[in-house]
Amino acid sequence: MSWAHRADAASFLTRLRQSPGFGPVDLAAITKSTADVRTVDHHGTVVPEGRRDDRIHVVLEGWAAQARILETGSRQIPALFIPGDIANIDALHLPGADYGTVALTRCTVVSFARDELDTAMNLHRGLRDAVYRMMAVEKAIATQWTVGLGRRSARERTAHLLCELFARLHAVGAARPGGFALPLTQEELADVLGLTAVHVNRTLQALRSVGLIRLKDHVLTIPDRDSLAREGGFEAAYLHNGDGGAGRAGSRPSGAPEPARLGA
Amino acid sequence: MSWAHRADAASFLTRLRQSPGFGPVDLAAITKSTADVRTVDHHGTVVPEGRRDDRIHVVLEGWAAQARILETGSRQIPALFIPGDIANIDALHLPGADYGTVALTRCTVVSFARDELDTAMNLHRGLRDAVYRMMAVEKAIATQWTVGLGRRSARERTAHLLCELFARLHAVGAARPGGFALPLTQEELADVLGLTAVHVNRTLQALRSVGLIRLKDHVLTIPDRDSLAREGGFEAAYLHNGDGGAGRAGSRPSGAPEPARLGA
DNA sequence: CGACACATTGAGATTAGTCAAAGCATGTGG
DNA sequence: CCACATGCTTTGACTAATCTCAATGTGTCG
Repeated sequence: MSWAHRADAASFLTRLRQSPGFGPVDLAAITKSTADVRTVDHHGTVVPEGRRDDRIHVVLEGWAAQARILETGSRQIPALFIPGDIANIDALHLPGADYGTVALTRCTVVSFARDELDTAMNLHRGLRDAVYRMMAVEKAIATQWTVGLGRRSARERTAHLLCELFARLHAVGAARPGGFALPLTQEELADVLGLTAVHVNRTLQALRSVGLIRLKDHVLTIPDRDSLAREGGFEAAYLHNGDGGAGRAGSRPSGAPEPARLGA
Repeated sequence: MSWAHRADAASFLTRLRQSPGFGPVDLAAITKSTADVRTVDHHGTVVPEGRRDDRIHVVLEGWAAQARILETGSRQIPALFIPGDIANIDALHLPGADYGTVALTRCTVVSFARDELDTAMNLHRGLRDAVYRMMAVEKAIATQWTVGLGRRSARERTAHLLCELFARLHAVGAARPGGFALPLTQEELADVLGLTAVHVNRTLQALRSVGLIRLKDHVLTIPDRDSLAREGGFEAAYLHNGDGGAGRAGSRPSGAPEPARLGA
């Protein structure tokens, strides 16, 4: 049975479907690709650092992070991967990964041979567009993080990140209406936000104390998403995700998850 | 006569040629595309912000910057474009640009209709790969900036940026062996580096005082590139640029500029 | 009961920001 | 040639955000 029949494959298929031209033929192309599904333990390696890994890795379940450790020993996480994200999309065009990607939780990962995915993308326009669209969105996210690290305060940055994560998780059906499971430790959050763990702790307390968030045992609750978004200057457009779950009324918004169907 | 015969088109063609599979047919495809060349004045708009600009804009000459102004009025520049860079490559897959791009100097810009470029890229594998390769490199640069803003000091960040700019300029033949023309004001540098202009001033003075750089009248001189790279923790690999001009001996390194030839 | 991983708290140090003024070219009009 | 405006750089004094170091708390697990 194809990897695509796994329940957790829905996250990736949902992401691909966000691309307007992604149709049944494209779905079949990716579905029929030979793929290797594996479980990566917490702290395990999702994408090895350095040259020559000829596979493209997609996180189906769990969280992973691109990580760079500097000479000083400090670490920066320039990208977070949640279910449905392609962890080394750059490897389609650049030899090897600049940084490694590690699992922040136990993860399920599918890997495709680069050349086979490349062939499928060449044959199927919709698949190609969907993958490059994901690459463009990842780039837009990196740009946002750059803006945040350059010009936003610790508090704004934190609020912004939490809003972004909600929207991304919501788009693949991994958020509840009022929040989501946030598996990161404060130290990992610090490495994302360019802060120290101590300061993350104080920042989270500040957000809690004014009621913008609740966070306990790695469960984040956002009482009022609009307020938190205002605090962080968050505008969801860059995620190209539908409305990021902002819609309160009406039927399922376009960005919202739908069950993965493999047929047409 | 085609836009590609302009002397300044060499920067863009050089970049495309860095992609291994880019051949004469691909060159012809891009060369024959209808394109609109224009001059953008200092502070003028290279890519308008917001929805619906159906053109892809390439900087042939001059410097431009993607710019985002926050609610507080502060500005962050998450990307710099030098000759040969595609200023809105994301527009191939996402509707409209998240941010505008402004000219930091008088610029020459070629613009292609998105659909026409898209068609050419669909027909020509080498062109497609070359463009997406550029996109991947832009993404890698954004990642580097994120790391720098998150975990490097003002001084390291500044050194790193100057090294990066040297390598990028060198790759398109826009650097002299010992430095390059740096048209940015200290305020613009501050918006790139996530600092204030005052602090940039002091940081530059610090780098000057230890002899790592000389900078006067917008001409930057780097007496010893290795030292500056060490100061900023700069490693050129992420630019995928050949050796970034590091080579001292031997013939022209692969990343170095060569005259633009239009024929095979 | 440790051992461990993570969260929390306190106190002092440092980096970078803020505000304000002065210096220094360059260009313009008279 | 001067008077003045403009845009950028430089300097000084003070403030604020964030880091550092070190300790304590808390829950889970064997």
